[in-house]
Amino acid sequence: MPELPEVETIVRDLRPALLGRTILRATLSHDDVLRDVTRRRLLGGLRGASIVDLSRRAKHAVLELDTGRRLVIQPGMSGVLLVAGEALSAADAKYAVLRAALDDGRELVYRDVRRLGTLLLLTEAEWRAYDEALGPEPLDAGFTAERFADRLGRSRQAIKKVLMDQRFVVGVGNIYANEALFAARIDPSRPANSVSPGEFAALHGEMRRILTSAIRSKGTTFRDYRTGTGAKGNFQFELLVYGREGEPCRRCGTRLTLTHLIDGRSTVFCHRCQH
DNA sequence: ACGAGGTCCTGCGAGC
DNA sequence: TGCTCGCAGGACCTCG
Repeated sequence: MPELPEVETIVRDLRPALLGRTILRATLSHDDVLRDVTRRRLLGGLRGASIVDLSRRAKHAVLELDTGRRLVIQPGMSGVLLVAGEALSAADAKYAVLRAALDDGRELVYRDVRRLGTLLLLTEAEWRAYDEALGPEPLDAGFTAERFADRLGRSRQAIKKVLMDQRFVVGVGNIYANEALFAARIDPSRPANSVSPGEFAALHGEMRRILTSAIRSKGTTFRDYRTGTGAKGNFQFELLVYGREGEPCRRCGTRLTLTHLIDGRSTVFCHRCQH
């Protein structure tokens, strides 16, 4: 669910409440969010650890502990983080997967309705390998249009699929891929190696503009996503194509097309504006 | 090695 | 009203 702007929003909202806090104890409701770690190792690794930092990498939240380990939270489609000062709401309690009691009486909660999310507890070396396997951050100052074109332009895969491939560039998921391709007027189904340098420059600019704007709006809320303060985001009101299939294109009035033929994900575009 | 497609989950809305 | 089906902000894995 959450893409870069949503995770960035959550991390910014929660960082002040978490820095310096110690985790007294933690509980896990389901094991199916674990992959490379056992429940015992995860909970043992959290107990007594202090939180040194909370940051974002790609679409993931990273809790750095004073033990040198990092708790990496991949929210998947429906995961969110919150810090609760009081009893959880019924819905929060029902879908809470990880609950970590903090030394100030509050509680850090990972809530995930579908539990497609994943929790990882990584050593320093494991973190380095994890980080290196991910592509560059799209909003980094050094991530130029040239680097973008060079990374993505070698593939014969559809440009939309490549844009969402976290090995090439991180943080862009289905919503923002649709929006960026519309803004750059590029047909999502075109092979990436057919996209010209000028088109890559436009896509690079639009992707960064849209991600930045979405962070300013605190993300896009369709269903599960909430900011770190529990509010809905506002970028859903600024979407030009995602969720608007059958409605008129904002630029030319043509009815927007929906297809699932690219990577099995819903793709909405204007067949007249995007080539 | 690459690309297509399935898999993990639950909830919700559409259609019958 | 009560079903069944398809789809949903992601990531990983297995086929051919």
